[in-house]
Amino acid sequence: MSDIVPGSMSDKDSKTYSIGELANEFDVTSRALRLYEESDLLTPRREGTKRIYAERDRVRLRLILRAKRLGWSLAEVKEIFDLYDSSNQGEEAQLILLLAKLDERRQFLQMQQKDIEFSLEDLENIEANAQLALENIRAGKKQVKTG
Amino acid sequence: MSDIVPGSMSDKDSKTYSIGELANEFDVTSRALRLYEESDLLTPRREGTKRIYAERDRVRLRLILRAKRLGWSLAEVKEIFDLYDSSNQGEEAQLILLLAKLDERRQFLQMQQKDIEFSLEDLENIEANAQLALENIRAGKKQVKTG
DNA sequence: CCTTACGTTTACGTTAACGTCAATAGAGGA
DNA sequence: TCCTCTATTGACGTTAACGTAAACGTAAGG
Repeated sequence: MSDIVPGSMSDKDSKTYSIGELANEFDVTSRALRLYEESDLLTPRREGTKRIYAERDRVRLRLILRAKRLGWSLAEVKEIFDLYDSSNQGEEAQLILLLAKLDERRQFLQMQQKDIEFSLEDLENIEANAQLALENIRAGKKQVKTG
Repeated sequence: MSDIVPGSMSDKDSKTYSIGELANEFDVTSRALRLYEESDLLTPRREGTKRIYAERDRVRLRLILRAKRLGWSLAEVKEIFDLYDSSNQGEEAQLILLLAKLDERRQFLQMQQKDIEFSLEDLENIEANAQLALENIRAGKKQVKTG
């Protein structure tokens, strides 16, 4: 198991990527990739001076960007990565800590789910109102704001 | 209609709040509240030099904090507030713009929903693994990582 | 009258997450 | 050989979202 969420790696995970390729594929700058490396989120090997990214890095990059869309900081992402990695050593204390942190994260994710639901409702209400107003305008009527 | 998502305001929306009260209730600092005001997200009236927040501000503060949990910037929140407010004037162009922006937001929210679903799945997988490892340790066995 | 609590403005400090050069280097093609 | 592409390491700049004093005002209570 070489990364977060196993997913049965086939014998050859050996495809590699240059920094430009990854940057292009995920629409981030190479500066960002270097920053993620400096933050210990990615660990490309070197070929001379060039960075060579393995599939593992690609997977993690995907996770990083997903986390960012949810508002996580890089430090928070690292915390999870570290805990995940440490879970391989299977010390009881580490595992318990991991489980606690996972629970914490899950709770926050669930709160965000609620937040999104409410937000979507709000958007729909506003949109319905706007649609109505628009129709009224187009029908040449004056709008009669919310009786 | 005095704020985002009408919600039939009862005759007296007249309850007011000091900066300290609001800060306490929502667990933010007064500094933050002043910043939100400076960013035109809150508009308390003044009594002498003191800020007096109305229910409208309370509602908006709730929205602000919800948006922040979803990773929005204050500028993004303001954009939505502004568009909502402008929708009261019902100019066709404004309404169309509003609808477009709403759609944009909805799409992002839906992407975030997906992100959360995947994240929760990941967490559950990791947790299951950790639970297993923990049970093995407690049973005195050596862990046999993923068959 | 003095203290305490709460509030105000002004302003500098801080952290995160990059952006943006500049100077340099190797690899490959015309 | 020269040029272009892609990459590298500094290193300084920038923006957002506050934190953190400092210096002051005001109203209530003992």
